[in-house]
Amino acid sequence: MDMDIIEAKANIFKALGHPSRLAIVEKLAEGECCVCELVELVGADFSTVSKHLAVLKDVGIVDFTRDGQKMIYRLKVPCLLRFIDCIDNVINRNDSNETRACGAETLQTAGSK
Amino acid sequence: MDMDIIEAKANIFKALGHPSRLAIVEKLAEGECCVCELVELVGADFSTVSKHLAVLKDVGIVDFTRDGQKMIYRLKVPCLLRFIDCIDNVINRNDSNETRACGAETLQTAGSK
DNA sequence: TTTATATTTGGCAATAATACCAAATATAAA
DNA sequence: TTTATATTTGGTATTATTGCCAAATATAAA
Repeated sequence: MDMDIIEAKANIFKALGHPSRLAIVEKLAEGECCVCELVELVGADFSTVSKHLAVLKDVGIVDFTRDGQKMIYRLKVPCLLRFIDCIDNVINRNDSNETRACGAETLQTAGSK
Repeated sequence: MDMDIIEAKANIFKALGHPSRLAIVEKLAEGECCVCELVELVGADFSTVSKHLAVLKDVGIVDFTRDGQKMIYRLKVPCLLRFIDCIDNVINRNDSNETRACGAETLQTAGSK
């Protein structure tokens, strides 16, 4: 078991494992936007949001370009949306129908690794 | 934006955001096993592994049953494997071909929510 | 230039996560 | 029973994360 790879993967999950960052990712899933909009969205300090974005950037799931004074952030990894949908399912049935909601039919199209 | 739901989702990601826990999840993806096997796998103290398992249990992605003295843990959410595959892709191309590896063709089979 | 806007960085206090040890619990074997 | 095995819980020190403020930077507007 390659611990370097496991660690890199875990870092990506960790990046998504914060409410503000997840909210940001879900917002960016609807389209790119500037930091100022994300500040409004999560209701935290500008600097806080900026640091959250740096975390997401570090693990490679968002990216940005400058547009004048604004930094435009965008989602770099659309497949994350699938994750989030699946996680939704986990939440919506956390004690019954364990393996149903996003199981077999999703799995069979996997095929990597 | 419902912060309760966002928070619940983030907790699931957070649970996966630790190397030992992710290794455990990947191992369980291959089949159920007892805590003792997982202890060997991650090379940490029994109590540490037990607590990691509690975290995974809390967010609802693993479950267990007792078999004699042993506790048999198993993955409750197979769709996580998809996530992990996608994350693999993120890692393997973290600076080129941004939206390719697990993009459109994966997305189009989504359909939940 | 000077000033304003948008954003990032550095610093730091508060909080949370991690990992170990020791002790508790629960089952099985002797 | 007593003892051994498998596991969880409680306690705690160490380390990491978070979020704010203040200061720095970078672009645009006046």
